Formats: sequence, C-alpha cells, structure tokens
Amino acid sequence: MLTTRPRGTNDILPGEVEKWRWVENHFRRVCVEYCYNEIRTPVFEHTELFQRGVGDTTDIVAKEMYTFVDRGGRSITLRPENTAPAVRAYLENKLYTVPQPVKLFYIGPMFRYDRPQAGRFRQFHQVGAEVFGSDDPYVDAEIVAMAMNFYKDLGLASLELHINSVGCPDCRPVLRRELKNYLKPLIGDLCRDCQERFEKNPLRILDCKVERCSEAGGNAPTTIECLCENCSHHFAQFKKGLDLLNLSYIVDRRLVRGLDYYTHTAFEIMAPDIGAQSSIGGGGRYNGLIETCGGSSIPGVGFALGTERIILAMERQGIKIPGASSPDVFVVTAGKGADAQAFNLLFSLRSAGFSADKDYMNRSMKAQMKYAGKTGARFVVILGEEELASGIAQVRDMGACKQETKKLDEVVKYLTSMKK
RNA sequence: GUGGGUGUAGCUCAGCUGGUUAGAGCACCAGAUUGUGGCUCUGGGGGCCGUGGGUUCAAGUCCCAUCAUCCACCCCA
Repeated sequence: MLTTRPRGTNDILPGEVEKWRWVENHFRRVCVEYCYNEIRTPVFEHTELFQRGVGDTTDIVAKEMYTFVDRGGRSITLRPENTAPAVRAYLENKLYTVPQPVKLFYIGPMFRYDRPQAGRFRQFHQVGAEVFGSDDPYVDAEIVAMAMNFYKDLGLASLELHINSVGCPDCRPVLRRELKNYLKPLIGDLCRDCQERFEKNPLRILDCKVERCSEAGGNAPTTIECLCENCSHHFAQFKKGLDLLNLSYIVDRRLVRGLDYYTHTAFEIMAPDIGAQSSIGGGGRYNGLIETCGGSSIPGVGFALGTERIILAMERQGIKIPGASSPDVFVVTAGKGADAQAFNLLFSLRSAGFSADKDYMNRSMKAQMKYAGKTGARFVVILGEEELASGIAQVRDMGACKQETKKLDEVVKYLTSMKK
C-alpha cells in the first residue's frame, strides 16, 4: 500500500513531464493570442455547486464524484470539471461588473470515480476556456477555433470536429414531444437504459451506442429540425463563423452532451487511434448555467480538453517532444584527490550559467565516463590527480570527439567560448 | 457498476500436460584492455513466482477469494 498509488492516478515522471509542459505552454500561448486570461480555482468546492451546476441526474454527479464531509461538517467535492467552479468564481468575485465578455482559461486536475481504462483516469487533467457574458454565435465559433488552433499547433492531424445544436428551453420541450411520439411504438426495441431515458431524458437516446437504439433513432426527429427560430439562427451563425475560418466540421445530429447545462451549440473533437475514449475535447454553450448557479441571466460558452488524451494522440501520431534536458558539462575525476577540485569547479560552472553535474556514487573513472555519456552531457571535464598538481584539466567535446588540455582556472572561460 | 485478458529479477518476458537448488535478454555494479564513455569478454548482486486460502506426497504451474493492472461496456475530457 505504501508503495502504490491510488487506482486511476498517475505519476508524471521526468521524460514524461516535458510533454505536459509542452502541451500546457502551447495552450497558454494560444489563449493569450485569443485574449483569454488564466483563472485558478480550488480543486474542491461545495458539493452543491456541482449538484446544481452540472446536474443531479448526470452520471458525473450521480455516481462519479469524490465527495466527503470535512471536519466542519460541510459536504465537499473534488471538482469533476471546471466550468461550474469558473461560474462560481465569476459570480463570487463579481466579474459581471467588469466590461464583458469575460474570457477565461484554466489548466488543472479533475477527479471522477470512474473505472480506469485507456485514456480515462480518476485524476485526470483538463485545459479549458470559458466566455461569460456574450450570446454572440461568433464567440461559439471563436472558442471552437481556439481549440482547433491549439490542436493544430501541437501537430495533431486527422481530428474530426462534430457540432450540433441541442436547443434551448423554448424548443427543447417541442423536441421532447416529437421524439417521444416517434419513439413510443419502438420503445420495446430499445435497451433497458434507453427505456428509462424515454421518460427522464429522451434526448440521450439519440446518443446511445447500442445498435438497436441507434437504428430506432435513425430517422427520429432530431434537435435541428425542432429548433426554434432563435436557436436555428444561432446555429446558422455559428456555422457561418466556422466557415469564415475555414474550419471543416461534421454536423452530428445525434451529438448530445452528457452535462445538463448545455444549450444551443454543442461540439466534440474526436481523435482516431486512441482507443474507445476517442473524444479529446468537447464543449458548448450554457446560457442557463449562470442563472442556475445563483446569478442573473448571463450567457456562457466553453470547452474542456483532456490533457492525457491529447498526449496519447500525439504519441500515437508519432509527434516527438524534446525529453529531459541533459547537462552542459559533466566533471569526471581520475583519482580520489581530485574530488574536492571537481566539486568546486562544478559550482563555478553553474554560476557561469552552465548546467553541470558530477559523480556522487564513488564510481571508477571508467564508470564515470560511461555515466557521463548516458546523461548526454555535451562536455566532459576530466580532472586527473597528476595534472591537477600542475593546474591542468582536460576538456572533451563529446559531440565533436575533440579533446583539449586547459589550465584549470581557464576551463570556465574556455567552455563559455565553446558554448556558442 | 458489468464483462474479458494479465500479474515470475529494476524492465521485457520464458517456464510444455503440477515433479529436484526458478531461467534468458536488457539494465545495474565490478574486473579484463596497466588513466579516458558508447564495442567485446569475464564475473557479481539481486526473485515472500501480486496477496490469502484450498487440492496434492509435491503448486510458479490446478481451484477459490482478494488486490493491482490493461482493454471493452457505460460515461466523458
């Protein structure tokens, strides 16, 4: 137990962590280009925020949250997503009083009690963005464009952008009614889950992966056909925005997101070859969420992208990221007497701006050379006991296979000239 | 929550139908080439065979449970 981490969690080790920094740095850069500002919210919130915000009936809230009672008797939940916390922060800090829209992005860990699988973990990471205060469909297009732009920057190819409109409180009842009328005679053919969904949330039947259900839903009326004028216009403008940016997309009338708060625009980005969990990002508009969370009627749009899945997709597509850095200089000693000098030289090198290291394992000189080779050090400085007597050291350029003899007190200067 | 695969050295794995002191490659450490890495050779350290029960004269091998891990369902990022 002491030496195993909890199920569904990961250590990100040297060699791996560089990929994370790479992805996160790219995301920050893109966000800054689009004029989004970073926000950091707590990793835990009051349970009620997610119950109300994400929705009591969603799987996330119903069975996947890490919820506990703290010592003060409050019900606390590790955040399963970051949209509700961002909304909370927006309201709590009265960000509706600054000029709108407010454009935010976040990077951080999320927690869901799921069964681990390829691309799915209990502590996983998301990068995401939210825009509060504007109902402009071009903002929907901007946010999609930003996500796609980010993927492209990372070198990811063959991604599919799926879009849909899930309607608004005005037209959703119409859709529900139409859908139920259509499905009523077919209800016996549906899977057990969908029979339950029929009453609670018939929309989700469209999204069911069970073959019988997708067949039954094949010709069912979809959201798009039932959209009210307003929603329909919003969707058209959103698509126009994407067209203006030359973003290709697939209108997926079956796309229904699992979080309750979505209205109008919904989208998802799929990557091939990363297993069953092929969605590497998704989002949409949530015009009712801020009000649900206790604010006034303020619109919002956003997305979340899964960092693990992005990295997985990059690996599958053979995109290489520079790994752990290697030292500029490795100091090797020949003979015990040279150790103190080596230790000293190390610190001189570092203050001159080199990354430098030496052996701390009492290795033989040969083993030190071998080790230096493995670290990938560009230069090796060899301090021999005998040479030290006359103040001399040898400097080897590992790349060029060249070796020079230098005065000990000129080694740093020499390396500085060589570094360029 | 449901289903299937896997669990032997630090890593990747072998170990056939149960039968002596459990193996290989890589890695690690040390020596050979009498002070200079990556090649070659030699030697060495390391394994409650995931854990706990059971069957048997005998279990790494068979059975049960449990845990971990991978994959899929589900859900989602």
